[in-house]
Amino acid sequence: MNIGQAAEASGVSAKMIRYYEGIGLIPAAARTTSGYRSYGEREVNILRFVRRARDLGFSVPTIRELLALWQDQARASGDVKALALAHVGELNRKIAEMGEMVRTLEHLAEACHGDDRPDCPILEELGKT
Amino acid sequence: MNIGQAAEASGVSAKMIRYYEGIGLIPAAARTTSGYRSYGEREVNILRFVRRARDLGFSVPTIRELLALWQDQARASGDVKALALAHVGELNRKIAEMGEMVRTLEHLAEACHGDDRPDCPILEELGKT
DNA sequence: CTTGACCTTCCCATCATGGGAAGGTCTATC
DNA sequence: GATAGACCTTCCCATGATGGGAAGGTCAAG
Repeated sequence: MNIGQAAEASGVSAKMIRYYEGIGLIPAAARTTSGYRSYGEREVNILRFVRRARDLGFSVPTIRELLALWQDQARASGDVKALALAHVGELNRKIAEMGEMVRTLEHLAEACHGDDRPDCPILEELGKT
Repeated sequence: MNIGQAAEASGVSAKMIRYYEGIGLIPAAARTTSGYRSYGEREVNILRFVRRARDLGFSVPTIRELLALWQDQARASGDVKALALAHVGELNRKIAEMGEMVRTLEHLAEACHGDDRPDCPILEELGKT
């Protein structure tokens, strides 16, 4: 399977497959005599794993750990769970932060006429000295 | 006031002040005869405005609009409100997306023993073909 | 044998931010 | 006045994950 088909099958773009290989996240693909990268089921599964983890918002460094654990027959599930829960904590922090922004903005917008008059508490707040 | 003091007073790093000037987000600062950038109250207020908007998660392009509106005496508050609410919508979209990730991860983690045994639904899910 | 789709590597851009080098300036102290 | 150290200047590089695109090689179908 060439890189294009692997991309299609895994949902990871060819560009990103080369990138992941470049940074050593995935092992270097086998090459045909003419230099084309060659992929099999196993490689596509790895790519799919990576894509799923990215979809869940895991960073590349964390996916590196997850991949190692995935391929480690002797892994402890506690290690995986810890990574997942750490990520949950991180996500929740960001969610809270954005929620704070939303609350502030909604509060400001509520106080803003939103018509043709120039008065606007949003700008006044931003411009406070 | 030199750039260091302006950075201190506004909460925007000297690096970023130069950057904002470079991309035209803020007007180019006056210079002393020796070439040092020089800032007054007015400039610091602009910087503070930018920092507050960044703290609320506005992108630089949006801040550009907000700044123009801020300095436009004839602005319509509706314009500002629309920008703010569009940003709120965007934030809420991201929040929902992350919340979805959290739910998925928590669900997976719940099913994971989290002990020394290797079985882990998190990895199984990620590795699904 | 040509055409078009695919592959290769390499470079560039994003966005907001920081690091650091090389060199000029200012101020306080000796 | 000289010197030290803190500050300033510009310029280049790096980040993280991704895409765009150029120049050139390969493959399969017609």
